[in-house]
Amino acid sequence: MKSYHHGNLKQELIDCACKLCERDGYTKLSIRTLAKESGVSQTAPYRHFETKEALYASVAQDGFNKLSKAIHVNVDKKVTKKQIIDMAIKYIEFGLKNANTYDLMFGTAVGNFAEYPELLESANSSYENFRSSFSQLANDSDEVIAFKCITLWSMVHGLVGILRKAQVVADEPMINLEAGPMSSAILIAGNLEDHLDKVISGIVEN
Amino acid sequence: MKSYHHGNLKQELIDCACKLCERDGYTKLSIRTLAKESGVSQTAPYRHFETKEALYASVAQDGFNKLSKAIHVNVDKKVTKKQIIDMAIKYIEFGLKNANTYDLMFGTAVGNFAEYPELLESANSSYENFRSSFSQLANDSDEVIAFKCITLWSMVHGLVGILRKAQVVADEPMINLEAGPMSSAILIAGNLEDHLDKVISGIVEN
DNA sequence: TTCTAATGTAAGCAGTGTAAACATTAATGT
DNA sequence: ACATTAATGTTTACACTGCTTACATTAGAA
Repeated sequence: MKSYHHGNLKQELIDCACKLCERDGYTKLSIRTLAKESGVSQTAPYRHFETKEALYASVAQDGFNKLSKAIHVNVDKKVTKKQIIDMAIKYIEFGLKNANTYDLMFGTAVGNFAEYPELLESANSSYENFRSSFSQLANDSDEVIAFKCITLWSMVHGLVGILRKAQVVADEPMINLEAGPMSSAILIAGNLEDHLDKVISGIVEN
Repeated sequence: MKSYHHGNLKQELIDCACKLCERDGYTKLSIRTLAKESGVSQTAPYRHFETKEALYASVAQDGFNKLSKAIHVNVDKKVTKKQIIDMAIKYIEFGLKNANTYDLMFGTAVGNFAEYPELLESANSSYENFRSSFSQLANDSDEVIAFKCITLWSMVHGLVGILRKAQVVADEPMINLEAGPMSSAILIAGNLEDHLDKVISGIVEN
């Protein structure tokens, strides 16, 4: 005997949307199937999400929260270069293993983060995570910290994109599926740690 | 008195799709409106594009061709660091000024380039453009060339993504519209040339 | 207990990608 | 020159989508 009111619909929709978005890509997600999954009428989700974009925003927010956890390093003590490299690797792994969610976080499906304050908050918090690690790396000015931070972020963010286009499988040892554009990216993928060591050394030491 | 056969429909569809994709974003493009625009029945485009994805592939291909032109440097003579920096700036400008097309080129709307040989060709050619510039920069081994190449490509590719998320307007002097996530990226945007000089020097000189 | 706001449902609109059956015409082979 | 075939166009229709509007139920505040 199920009651007229669901009781926890919003969260259940978000959880389900996260799963389906990551599994099939967000373009395949329909509000109707999502509603069906929760055993609720096809318009019920609109009581919790004004538009589909608002739902995407929630999924993206969840993604940023998970990213923050994935790349977190303890900044009580001084941070080492090795830790920064580790953070970069964790970031790239996150981007490759959660590719569909990552698209939602950094693509254009959610147009303006400012319309979703909670999403904005989570996104800023992810960046702050990144930034605070650099602030504990050396005695740099804010400007230099920002430089190093943006340089590395754009580096890893770019690598995620390039590696995906280079037709590389992320889990397990990386494998070249098919020699596509930028196939030499696979050289890097096979030695991601070495590659990042070189690049990050260049960023960090000067 | 218009004839039953259009005569040049395929190219007209592509041209129109390129325009509309860039103006409104590829998600807003519908095959039906595209057909209407060319004064043809709503299913006529299917004689030239098996699926919507195939149409996207053509738009993306056009994008890669334009990118190749935009970043092209003369590789007859030796290439200088300044030319590399210039190429990087041109790349970033292209990504920001043709943001919607860029999404089609590097996003997931076209899943597997290998299904569209002409697209694959154009994409590879863009990369080759990039690569050959580096090969004329110094007497490096293929491996080192690949390293520098991928490093810079992921750098600029990442910057395009980050700068867009940082709510930055590309044409005119870059302006911070709204303090969003990664708002310190704006520091870089205001001094893109300086920034790239620093980063590229790190990549090139060692 | 009553009233109201929150949360659910039912029905329906306008728009989508695309498949199937058919019409017209350009190209081709004899 | 003419018949045949392949290319390219149209019509109709299906299943699906996001979202709106009007209405039903119920939880919680007054």
